[in-house]
Amino acid sequence: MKSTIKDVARLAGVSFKTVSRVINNEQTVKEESRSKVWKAIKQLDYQPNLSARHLRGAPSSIALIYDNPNSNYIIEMQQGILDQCREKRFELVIHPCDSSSPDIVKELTQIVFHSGVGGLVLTPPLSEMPHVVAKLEEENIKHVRIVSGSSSPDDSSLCVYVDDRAAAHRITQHLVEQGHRKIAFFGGDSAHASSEKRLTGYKEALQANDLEIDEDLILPGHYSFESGAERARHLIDNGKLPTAIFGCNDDIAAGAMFYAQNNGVNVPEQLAIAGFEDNPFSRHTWPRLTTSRQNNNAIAQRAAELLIAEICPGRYDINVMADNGFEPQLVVRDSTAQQASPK
Amino acid sequence: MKSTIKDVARLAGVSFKTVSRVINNEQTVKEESRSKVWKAIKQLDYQPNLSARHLRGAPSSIALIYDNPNSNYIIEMQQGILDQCREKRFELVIHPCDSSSPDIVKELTQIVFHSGVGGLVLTPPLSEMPHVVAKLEEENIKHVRIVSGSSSPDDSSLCVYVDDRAAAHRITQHLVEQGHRKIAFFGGDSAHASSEKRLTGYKEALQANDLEIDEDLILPGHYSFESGAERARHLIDNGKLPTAIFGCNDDIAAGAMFYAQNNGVNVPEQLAIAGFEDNPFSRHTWPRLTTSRQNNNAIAQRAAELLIAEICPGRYDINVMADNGFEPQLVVRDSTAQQASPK
DNA sequence: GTTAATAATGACAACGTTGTCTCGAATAGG
DNA sequence: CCTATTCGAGACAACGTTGTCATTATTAAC
Repeated sequence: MKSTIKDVARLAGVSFKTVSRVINNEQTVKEESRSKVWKAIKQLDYQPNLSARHLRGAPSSIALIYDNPNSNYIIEMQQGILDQCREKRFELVIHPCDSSSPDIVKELTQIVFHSGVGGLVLTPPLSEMPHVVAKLEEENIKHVRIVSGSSSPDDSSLCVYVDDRAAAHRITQHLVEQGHRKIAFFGGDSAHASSEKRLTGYKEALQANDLEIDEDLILPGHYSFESGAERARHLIDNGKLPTAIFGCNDDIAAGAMFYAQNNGVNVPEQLAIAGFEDNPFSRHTWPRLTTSRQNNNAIAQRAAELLIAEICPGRYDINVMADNGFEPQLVVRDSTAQQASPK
Repeated sequence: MKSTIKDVARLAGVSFKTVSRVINNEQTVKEESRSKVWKAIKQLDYQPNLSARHLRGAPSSIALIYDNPNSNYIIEMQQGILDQCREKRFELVIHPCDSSSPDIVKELTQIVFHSGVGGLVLTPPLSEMPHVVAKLEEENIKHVRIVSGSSSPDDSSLCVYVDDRAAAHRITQHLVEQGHRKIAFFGGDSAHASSEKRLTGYKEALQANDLEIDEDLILPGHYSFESGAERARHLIDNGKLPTAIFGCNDDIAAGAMFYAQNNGVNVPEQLAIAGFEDNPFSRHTWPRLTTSRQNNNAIAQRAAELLIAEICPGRYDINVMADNGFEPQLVVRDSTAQQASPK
């Protein structure tokens, strides 16, 4: 059942080193031997033993490092990486961590030495912490970062970009087009660069439409339902209710919507609300939430592709045409339906 | 930065084999050497290389195998297993799969040979497929199953039980106590044993209260929001609306609630709705959902503990007092508030 | 005080793979 | 036909651990 490289070699009638060459796609093997070896591999269902590879210094696993409370985000990322791993016959190691821990960098380097992974995929907020990235560079640990922003060529490390600024611009533009002039912004955790970028996009869109930026409508907070509800309460209690709210993620937006509707403010008639991220539940809120959808699966796949190519130079040709920048898409649902529109 | 067992040995002034013994908690080491070795280990931040261990046949990783669309469930399980892995210095490999694939058993055996994991953690519905379990037994692949049911000693493989029947009984009992006599049951996917167990608990509770079981109120379907909404529509359109619905998970319940409220049926005044699983969003629906909460983290931790103990006999003493049966808890929220209760 | 038993440790092979080096065979150049 | 070059493939070591067995230090028994 369990077959080794030597079993394959015996069956194919070559030395086990030749089998190794075939597997690793080296060029110095005659076509004849190559096909014999492949036939034997198929016949025996042979798969190279990962541990032995690692030991010899040829990694074939990567790690996903995360500190993110959003389980849906993580699952989508994970799935994307796994899709890529399956294709390249890599294994995935999962490592959640506490990004605020003082030992975080030590923890990361240890993972590499301990479990022999070839590289790390970093998600926000870890991917956006300079001291973490610097340490990885210094220790020469391969990694790819998923970050909020648009491509900037001065980045030394591999990056995949999600253009939060542009997406926030688009969603704000949508609200403006629905006739809104007073649009509040509910920010997310300040540790995430995404929150800042989304604020920038929001401001840009307002300016592009010659609307004034009202600092009283820009409320900091956290990426949570409770934080969204709390800020809605604040605005309603103080009689400063705008006609629209842009929540920095769907949890915030749902929280705000929940509070508003429970306190006599109808959505979207009196108050339009938009979210961000397209969490699955946002299709099931009432009304359904307008939001911004990013293809986390594709983003993660690309990140894994880049990382694996970096780990095994020359083994796989990378898709150079594919872009490392991703732009989320506007998803219009009921929570921002036009005020004048027929029910 | 990267230190091996030999570095430790040199620093401690013993042979590297002695270090190995200390790490593996073998008894034949003098106390004096043992403390010297531990000191050196601490000083060098030494961590054994997993790949080398695997290679030599001492696995220190396990795999989580799943085919489950519920991302929250998976993340909670994953986190529980990781907590246990961290304690035992194990690594976790993630492997989603398609349980309906004809090659599923082959796929599982390959994971073991390929990546050298010591064993598998199986979640529903995979853990409840006899042909999968039988093959693993046959191939002598260590595994632990998380299954729906109560402990039955004739199980040959390691199991952790979640007593869905009892939990469903409790939730139905709660509905009866709220004064309901006509309670519909919205089932989940038939591939999951959990759905069947929950139905049994529902029926038991009705019988215990001398209530008739009305087969017209037992509706099969899927574990999804849409399926819940669809069945609510069916009941409402046919004028067969009961006074309460027990949805087999929170998605179903939320879907039913969504449809009911959008079609002039108030929850809980005209219709009480209870879910199952305590998905995070069920705290944020309106009204908030009564449901049944299972401690997936604890369940997964226990499963991992059992599996690791099985893989390394004698290395860790297992907590024999801890139970392998888990009973979900009733979480009463607003969606089943008593009809006569003051707003 | 000698011998037998036991406790503690070390030497060495082995796990399955890849990198380095070497060697033979085939090819090309004169 | 001989030599220089290139191509293909094998021998062997190495990676960092653990298992087996041999060896030494310690204790117990008489």
